[in-house]
Amino acid sequence: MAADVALLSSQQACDICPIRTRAVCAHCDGDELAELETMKYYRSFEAGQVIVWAGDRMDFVASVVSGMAGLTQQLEDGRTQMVGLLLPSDFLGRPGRDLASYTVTATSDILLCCFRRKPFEKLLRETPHLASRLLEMTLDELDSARDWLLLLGRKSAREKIASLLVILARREAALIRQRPGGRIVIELPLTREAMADYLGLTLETVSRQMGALKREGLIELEGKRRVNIPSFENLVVESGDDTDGGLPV
Amino acid sequence: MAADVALLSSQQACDICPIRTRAVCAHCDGDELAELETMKYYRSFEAGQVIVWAGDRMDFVASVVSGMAGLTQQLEDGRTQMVGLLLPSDFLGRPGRDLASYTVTATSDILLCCFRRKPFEKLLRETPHLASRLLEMTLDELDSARDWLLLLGRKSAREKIASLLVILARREAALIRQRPGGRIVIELPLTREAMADYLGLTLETVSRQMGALKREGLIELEGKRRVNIPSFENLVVESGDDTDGGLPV
DNA sequence: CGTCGTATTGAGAAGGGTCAAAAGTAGTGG
DNA sequence: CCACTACTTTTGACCCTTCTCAATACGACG
Repeated sequence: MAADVALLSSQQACDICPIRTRAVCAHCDGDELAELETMKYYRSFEAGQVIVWAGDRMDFVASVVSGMAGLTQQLEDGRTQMVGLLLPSDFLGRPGRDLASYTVTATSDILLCCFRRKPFEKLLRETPHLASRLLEMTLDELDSARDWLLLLGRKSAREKIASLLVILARREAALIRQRPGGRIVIELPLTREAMADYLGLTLETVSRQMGALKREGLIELEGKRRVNIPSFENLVVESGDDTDGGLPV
Repeated sequence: MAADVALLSSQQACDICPIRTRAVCAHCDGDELAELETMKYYRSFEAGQVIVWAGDRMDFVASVVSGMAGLTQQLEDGRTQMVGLLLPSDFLGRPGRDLASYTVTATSDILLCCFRRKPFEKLLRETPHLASRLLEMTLDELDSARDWLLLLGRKSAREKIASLLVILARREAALIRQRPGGRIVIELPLTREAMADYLGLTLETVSRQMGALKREGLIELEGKRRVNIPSFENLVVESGDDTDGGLPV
């Protein structure tokens, strides 16, 4: 990761960027990219670090280049709900808004491609490529959030855990550009507590359900953070969803 | 309502439209409105009617002119979660998508201002006013969905009910263009079952909690569908949120 | 007045939460 | 290299909120 930062922390050409084809800049042409470069800088955070606090002034927006972060919301008494998971190519920040709505925390080491907000907003107004891609991504995020509503509102603890693993497995498979199926190994860059916050459970329940899935052979744990899924299909059944390829994240 | 339809079902001028300043067309100029008119038609539905089924082909998008509708998602075994509530000025449908992702049901009599999808998409590509307004609305919806995640994941049944009433009261107050506060009367165009589906509860639990709030004097029911809120502030306390003006819908 | 859909109420069960303790794990410094 | 500390995870016992199943009441409408 330190190497990545060194590699990318200067004004780095976009053509070797791993998220070039999926991020907010995906549809930009050469001139537009050049324009973006003038407002661009990289920042990295270590796992556990807070990237932005809810309510703080935010004068950048960003694309996640690598790693993972969580958007988090809280009730006054401290109850916490994660309301979004940012994975590589996902967009962070809201154009046109001064103050951050959510606390953003790195759940793994993470590298961000940041754009100064004001110039980015200007470019957004002037270049349909950028605006249409952002609209598309926002609509996708809205769909994901709605899928998550179904999970939080109606799924059992076991189904919630299975669903999370299925989603991460799908993302993992998508990176290698293949259909998820059969045996898959995924990295789980989340503590039990973070999983609980995402799933609307307590960390004890998460731990118990992970234990249950493990005892029943649906998953195997290598260490605490590496999960081996012997049969992806069986896990999908446990998640309660239909067996097709829905649930974008 | 029948009168509204008669009034508006022909190609009606936009300048008397009640949602003109807040809908997707809010920022459009005269030419753009004229263009929109060529692809526009009105449709009305009665309470309870399904407007679109999930998976159906959908060749229009629409603005809600009056009334209310719910977006609904289901698990295979029939468990149902409402994932969005469409109120006047809200946008229905996803440009660029052929098939509906959610089932849309009218929860009250409703009037839609529909646009044929293909021409609308073309106009969207060509007119930044329209695209930027849609982006803005989509970002707002995403924020609402995320607030709802917090509600579903972390709030108690009582807090959920109170939150729903608070949200409807805020919308009601916004229509009259005043700060919500003190005594408010709201129309509840939702059955107990619809409320349950929205809040991730069973209808029995909804009924019991409504009863509890009533016994404690936090709400008064006139009939089943009209709710009188003696003290808006007290209800906000019950909702678990901070006392300021958050929670957009 | 009967019927159908909606809402309320009750009793009992259960899933998940709470509180508490033990067991891993990972750094840190002697 | 090992002991010490701090954190994360697991496990256990108990309890409470909400769900489930069932009966009853209400209200609109023919």
